[in-house]
Amino acid sequence: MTATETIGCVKAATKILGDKWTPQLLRFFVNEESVRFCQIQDLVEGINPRTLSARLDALEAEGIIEKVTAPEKSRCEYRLTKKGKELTPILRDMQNWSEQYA
Amino acid sequence: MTATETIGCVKAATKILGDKWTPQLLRFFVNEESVRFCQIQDLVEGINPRTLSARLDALEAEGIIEKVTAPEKSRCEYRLTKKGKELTPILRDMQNWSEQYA
DNA sequence: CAGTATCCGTATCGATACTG
DNA sequence: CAGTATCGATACGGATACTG
Repeated sequence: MTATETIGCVKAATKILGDKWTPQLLRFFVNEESVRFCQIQDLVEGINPRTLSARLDALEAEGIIEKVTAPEKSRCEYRLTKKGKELTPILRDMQNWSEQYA
Repeated sequence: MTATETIGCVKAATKILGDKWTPQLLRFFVNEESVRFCQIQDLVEGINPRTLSARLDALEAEGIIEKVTAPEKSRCEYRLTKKGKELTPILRDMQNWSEQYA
């Protein structure tokens, strides 16, 4: 935690977390274990379906979430992959910092 | 680190780290203790002075770095504030994740 | 419910040239 | 050295309406 330790390449995480909405979205995944499209629309104020869809697609393409479709129920869920779950420490740190300097 | 712990608001950190280049820039601050403009230009491939200047201004406005000018030397340095140093855990986690999933 | 299609404004960023 | 000025491309995201 000292400021002098080496910090190296940070790009992969930046590519994901730099997108607008994505950190907010991910915090729901961390809490909920599985999430539905309309659920996010209700919980995340201001996001529109076009953007939400784009974020979900990007996260899926990166292997951070996976889509679980149950066709007979005409609904689907998204849930974190292992790779996605390992973003949790970053999110937690971002939360801590944000609360401290709100 | 369990996926079920509560993650709350993450916006303040997102506002900073969501800007293109900023995480890359910050990693130099974490290592170097004090940094000069031209130093960053040399080290960060592809950034142009306009953008670098904008990032530095934003970081200064947020109280994450401070500018130390030595007029008689016609050069200045930037260094992390306490608030800025406390971004280190986030950057470190981002590095770990990025390396693991490069 | 879970998206897609379309359209469009703007914010962001790059390139380049120039300055105190 | 440490920036600013200008200009222009485009990527990004918002609003809205529509669909399997």
